[in-house]
Amino acid sequence: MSVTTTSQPGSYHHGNLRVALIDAGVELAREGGPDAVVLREASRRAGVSHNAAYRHFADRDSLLAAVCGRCMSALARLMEKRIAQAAPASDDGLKGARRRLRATGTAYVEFALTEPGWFRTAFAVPAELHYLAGDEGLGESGLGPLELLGAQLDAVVKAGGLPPKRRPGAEFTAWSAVHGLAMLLIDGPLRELPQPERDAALEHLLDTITRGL
Amino acid sequence: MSVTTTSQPGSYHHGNLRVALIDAGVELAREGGPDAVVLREASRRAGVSHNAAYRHFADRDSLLAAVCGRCMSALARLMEKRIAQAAPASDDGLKGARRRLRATGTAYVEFALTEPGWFRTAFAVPAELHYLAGDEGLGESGLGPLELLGAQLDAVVKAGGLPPKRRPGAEFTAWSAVHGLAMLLIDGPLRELPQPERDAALEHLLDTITRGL
DNA sequence: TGTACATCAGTGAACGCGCGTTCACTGATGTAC
DNA sequence: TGTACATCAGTGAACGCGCGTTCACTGATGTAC
Repeated sequence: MSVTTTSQPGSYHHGNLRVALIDAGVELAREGGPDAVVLREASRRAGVSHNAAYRHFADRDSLLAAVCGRCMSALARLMEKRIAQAAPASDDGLKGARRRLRATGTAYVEFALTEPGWFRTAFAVPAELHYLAGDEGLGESGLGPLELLGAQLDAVVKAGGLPPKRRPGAEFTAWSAVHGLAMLLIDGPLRELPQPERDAALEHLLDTITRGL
Repeated sequence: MSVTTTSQPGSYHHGNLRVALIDAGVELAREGGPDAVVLREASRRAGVSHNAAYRHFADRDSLLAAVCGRCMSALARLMEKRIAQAAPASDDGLKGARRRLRATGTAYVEFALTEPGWFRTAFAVPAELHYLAGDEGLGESGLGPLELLGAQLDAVVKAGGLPPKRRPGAEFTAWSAVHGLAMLLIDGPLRELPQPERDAALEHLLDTITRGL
């Protein structure tokens, strides 16, 4: 609450340094992934001496954790957006539910491919921290990526497209599949796969998972 | 060929420094992943001054690339081993083929969980390098992990367990699924999932993929 | 068989980099009286 | 309404770290004659 006040440009006190540092860190993450989230450069970009950051973060990992949360949120929000676009809200039948589930997966991969730095940072949680504690990493609906996926799966079950006994654990399988494809495409051996084959691989994967569930 | 001669302990010339450096690098990768593969420490462990490495590698990335190849080979070899154990060689029917395909996936995840440093290093190929060029990263059969997976899928098709029209692209889907699960389990948000649930997640995933293909 | 010499694999010292982190400090802010 | 003072958010300098990389060098090796 207090940290969301806007900064006062001319004042000696920055006024909003915590948020400014996270903003800078998010930009660094975008450009170079988690390793690029560096205290000195973030301070530089916030227009402040590099040790001022220690007034707002215990150490570099604390800043990284905050940036992680923002990246995870960005992923959740894109998923929400694509889910909403997939079918009109009025369509609460099986067809709509299936479309939304599929959009959940494509949005995930879309995010990874268009914002690889953010994607990698979202999953670079410092070991001891749970960014899902509190309201970090959530979308506008208050759900995180995994919960969004779960909600779409629930909707498909409710609409009769998936036997309830198949539901438990389904989110881990679906999540693993899109996560793995994203990783192989952005950093891994499929890095140089041409666009048409990328699209085909995603279609194939979503078809297979949908059929298998 | 020449680099496979054993070192002569007492001699001024190390005799086998290239291999010794890769060995050390592999050990570093095992302990700390790709970032831990560092020229100075590798030289230290090889018992040599840190700049001697430049007689054998153009730069740090060249060493890392060599280490990557070894990690990829280790993955391929574990997969080969588990495939061979999955069914007797005499069993060339559908049942054997299916068992071998499943073993391919479990071996992949087993490798990631038991040797996370190697696993992460295997996929940390320096951007411009193609470790699959030449005979880097292969198992004893001369196949890499992806080819091993492809071979098992082919065998299932041949045994009538998968319609040939479903075959193209199947290896990317199967690969993505196990790769994603491995990543989520070793570095990601599923890091703290207890063992029973890990096993269940893998079973669920393999079942779903098998059914969906 | 012996020797001069080119080659090559190492050594030791040094450079520059950017980082995280800590120290003593100073200027601005706001509050008690 | 004015003032003394505590608090707090910044500053500038410095430390130590480990790295990649380069330099001029030296000792061992092997080969031509």
